[in-house]
Amino acid sequence: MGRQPCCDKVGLKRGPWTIDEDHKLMNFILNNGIQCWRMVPKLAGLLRCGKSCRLRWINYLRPDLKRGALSESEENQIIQLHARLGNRWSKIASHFPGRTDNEIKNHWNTRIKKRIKFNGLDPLTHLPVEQEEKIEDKIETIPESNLQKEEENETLDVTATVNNKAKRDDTEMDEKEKEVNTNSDETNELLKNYEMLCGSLDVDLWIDQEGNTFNTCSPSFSREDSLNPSIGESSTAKEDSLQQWGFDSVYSMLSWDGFNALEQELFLMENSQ
DNA sequence: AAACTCATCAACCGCACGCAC
DNA sequence: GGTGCGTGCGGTTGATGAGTT
Repeated sequence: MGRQPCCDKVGLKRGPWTIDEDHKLMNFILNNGIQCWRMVPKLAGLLRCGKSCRLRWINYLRPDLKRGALSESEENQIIQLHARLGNRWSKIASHFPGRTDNEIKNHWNTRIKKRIKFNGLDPLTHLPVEQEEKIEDKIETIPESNLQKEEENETLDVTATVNNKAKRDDTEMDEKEKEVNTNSDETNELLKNYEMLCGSLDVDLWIDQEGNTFNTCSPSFSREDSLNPSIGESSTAKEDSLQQWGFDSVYSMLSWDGFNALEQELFLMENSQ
């Protein structure tokens, strides 16, 4: 037979995570890694379902998360990617190291959408709204029966066209990802954007005990550390965020067992450049 | 100062896909 | 091959804070 059910939701906690829960989850994952999300809450001593733990980790606790508002260049990149990929947020997010699909999705829905509309474009199709309306009018004048047939044969609908194109492009992109990556212009542009955003955003040079530097993104917390009143009031969010986890400094954080692997990885990256 | 509206985003829900049995 | 679970994804909701009246 199949496996055990993911979780029975009876008696499981829901809603915002507390500092204590965050602490338990982060501590557990950094020390043990993730083998099976279903087991994580049990082993970490949390009254949450595995799904909830996974989400919390991915969207909020991951040490490599980049915090802070998205820059204009990032927004533009998102728009370009959305035009190509549609609402495939995880795909889009994969182009932005340290950003989550949820973050990008939220940003799209709350800000970029408006910006696009303001510019007279349809956020779904990325076409000028007037052009869109004309096409819609044309569709409306076609008898429904005809339309159905036509829809079966060829996709008249602009959205579908764009989405299909996006899917095609995406498939092609998956296959040709390496090829695309060799496109030096695009790569340079991406790198340039990334450098720009690293320069303008919440990025720090972490220094280890030997004096080596890690050019990495700060693990500082946003939105006043999500409902965490003890932290949000401070102006030095980064220090507070370290203290939140019981770290006095970046040194002690990196010397934490769970960060050893990350530290080594960062070292390797640094040395390979 | 209170009431109301709007914007933001963390978290939830349901579905699809892949894999284990 | 069929069944059911685990995971990941995208859509949606609702709590909260900020801004406005």
